[in-house]
Amino acid sequence: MRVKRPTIRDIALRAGVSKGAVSLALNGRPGVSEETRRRILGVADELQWRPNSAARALSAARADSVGLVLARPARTLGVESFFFQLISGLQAELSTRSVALMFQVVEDQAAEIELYRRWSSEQRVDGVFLVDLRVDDQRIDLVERLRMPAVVIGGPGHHGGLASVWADDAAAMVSIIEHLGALGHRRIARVAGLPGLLHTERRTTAFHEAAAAWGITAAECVATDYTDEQGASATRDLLTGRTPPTAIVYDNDVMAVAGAGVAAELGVAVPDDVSLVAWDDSPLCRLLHPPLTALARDTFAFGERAAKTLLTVLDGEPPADVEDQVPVLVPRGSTGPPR
Amino acid sequence: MRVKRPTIRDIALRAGVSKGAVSLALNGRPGVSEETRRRILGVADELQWRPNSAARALSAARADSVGLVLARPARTLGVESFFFQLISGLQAELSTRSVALMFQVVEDQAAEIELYRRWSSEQRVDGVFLVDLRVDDQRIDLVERLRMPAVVIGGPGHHGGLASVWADDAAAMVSIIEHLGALGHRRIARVAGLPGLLHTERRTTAFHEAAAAWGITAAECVATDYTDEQGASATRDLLTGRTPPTAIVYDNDVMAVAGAGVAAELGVAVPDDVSLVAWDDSPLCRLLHPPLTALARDTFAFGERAAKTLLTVLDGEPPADVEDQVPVLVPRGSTGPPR
DNA sequence: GACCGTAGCTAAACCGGTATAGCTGGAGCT
DNA sequence: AGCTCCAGCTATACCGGTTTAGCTACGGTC
Repeated sequence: MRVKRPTIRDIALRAGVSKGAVSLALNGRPGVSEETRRRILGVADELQWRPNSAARALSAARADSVGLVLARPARTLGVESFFFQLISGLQAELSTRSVALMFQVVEDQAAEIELYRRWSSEQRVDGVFLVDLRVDDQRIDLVERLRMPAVVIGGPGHHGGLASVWADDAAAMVSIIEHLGALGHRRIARVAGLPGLLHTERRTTAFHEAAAAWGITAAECVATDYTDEQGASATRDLLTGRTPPTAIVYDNDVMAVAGAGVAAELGVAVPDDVSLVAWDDSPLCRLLHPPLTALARDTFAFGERAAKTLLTVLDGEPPADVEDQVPVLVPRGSTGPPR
Repeated sequence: MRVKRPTIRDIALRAGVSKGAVSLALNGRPGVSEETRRRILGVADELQWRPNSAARALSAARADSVGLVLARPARTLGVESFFFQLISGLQAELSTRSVALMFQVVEDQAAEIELYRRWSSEQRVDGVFLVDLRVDDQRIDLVERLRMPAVVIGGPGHHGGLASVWADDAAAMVSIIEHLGALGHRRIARVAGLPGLLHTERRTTAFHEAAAAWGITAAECVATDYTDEQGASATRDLLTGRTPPTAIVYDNDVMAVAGAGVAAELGVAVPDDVSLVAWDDSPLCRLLHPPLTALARDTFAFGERAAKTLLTVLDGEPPADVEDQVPVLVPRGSTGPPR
């Protein structure tokens, strides 16, 4: 048997006013005198009243929660700190407005889409964050049709009429190539992430352009699924090829660590024989020996910004396009001049 | 303007029956004929009806969601795959019953407790999972007072009247010590996790008992906060001490990796000079060179089991005490006979 | 003194479901 | 024939908020 919680009816009875007056008072809206408001707030406090979220959601047609879906097979995530940091940042901001985050991990995009439909029709969330955007992503169109407020995280702006929060991956890539180019590298390879993802494509374009600008002709990209296995095997292929690169750029930290393991196993010295750079910094990168040069970004702050943006959209403001700081390259022991 | 969703009223109108009949039909309860039920379901399908979660929650006094709170400063999590795997497992099971998971990361236990109070009074969740149990944990008492159904994850049974799902850490520790003892190690150290945590204490007790059983007298434990920094510095202290251990057992994978980094930096060979064992397996452990011997458990399945247990509690069954499989030690290159 | 405007409140409808008391008609029993 | 019983339904209250129409008292205006 659940403990009986006080309702606004109880407050009304106790304060000798009507339910309506209580509602007005508690929500800080005009229509009650200052004196009555104080009395009502006093009683509410005394009874330790809290709004029943279901009742409020039903009558106000708000769920006071927003959603985030991650469409990745369970086993491919777990090592990347990115999402945990992001979620922490999102919640830090959302909690200031008592908005809850519904976080769900699903197997694939079909399941993700089905989930948006369900959330929409059940009115479980007021809005969603979209991550891991793909080229011609179906979700953009879907959430617009469902009229579901949304913020695209990581996309470079202008997805239909949706708001977005993003970092300039191209500029970041340029800073990596500049770092390696200045060290004297002329054969650079990249172990890229999932080919379909928008940010992968943008990085690929930037990679080739920046390489060309430095007169680097051997600038190969290998596609992977972000897992350590594929990161390792891609590294093995590169290092045992006919003309191995003198530097490798990885699209995430996990693959970079895997690559470092392969190099050690093959007896290829880091950074003398090959320099390694990780996209996304994490304890992982710092732990390794030698520590990995990595592209660091403040993912927590990024999450806060994304949440703030979604909240303004929910307030009815026109969707904004927020650019985050450019990630900063942190040089460490894994990069040096080629032998 | 939100798209107008069909309600059971619309279905009732269209099917020529009352709202009550529609409710009965949609919930598969007796009270309507098979023929009418089919007609109603047909109309519901046609209109693509879905229940409004707020309305259902309000009248049925169920939220159809359960909560999980992680009380750790944002920066100390992120590398451990444990929680991601756990969450995936929880959701896999919960989604079979369309129960949502409210997942929240907070700074400390005070914030966690405040959150339970809020969830309870707002009736946002039907139950919660408790993780990272401490000795004399305040939360046990709190959720019982709030009459909030709960499952303790990782505790060794019997927390007030709460259900629990746990693995036998003591047996697992014995298997580690046996492995090291059989290899010939007689000076074993342990880099432990947070001292206040229940499972840390249980592991410590088991560590000392098992060591004593093998005639290992030098069995030191160093307390840490689970971060890579403390794992690294503890390792440095141990390896540069007067009589360094020939084997080190770490309470999580992150610290073990950090320890391996320190060993490499100090020129201490693994496993010849020191053997390393990680509690919790992850890609991280496999990636390293040499790969880490690790204690593997199926965290995904563990999560599924925990969710199943909470669902039975919500169904009104008496709280059960479920023991998970004993984690299995996976020997890899980081352990070998001492020099 | 009649009229108007408004601050401050009440009463009641409403959101979309679930639960329950009550109604109806036909089968079964005596 | 008269009775009970029950399946199958309807009508309505209810969950706990928000919203709106309307009422009342009071001050100001002409």
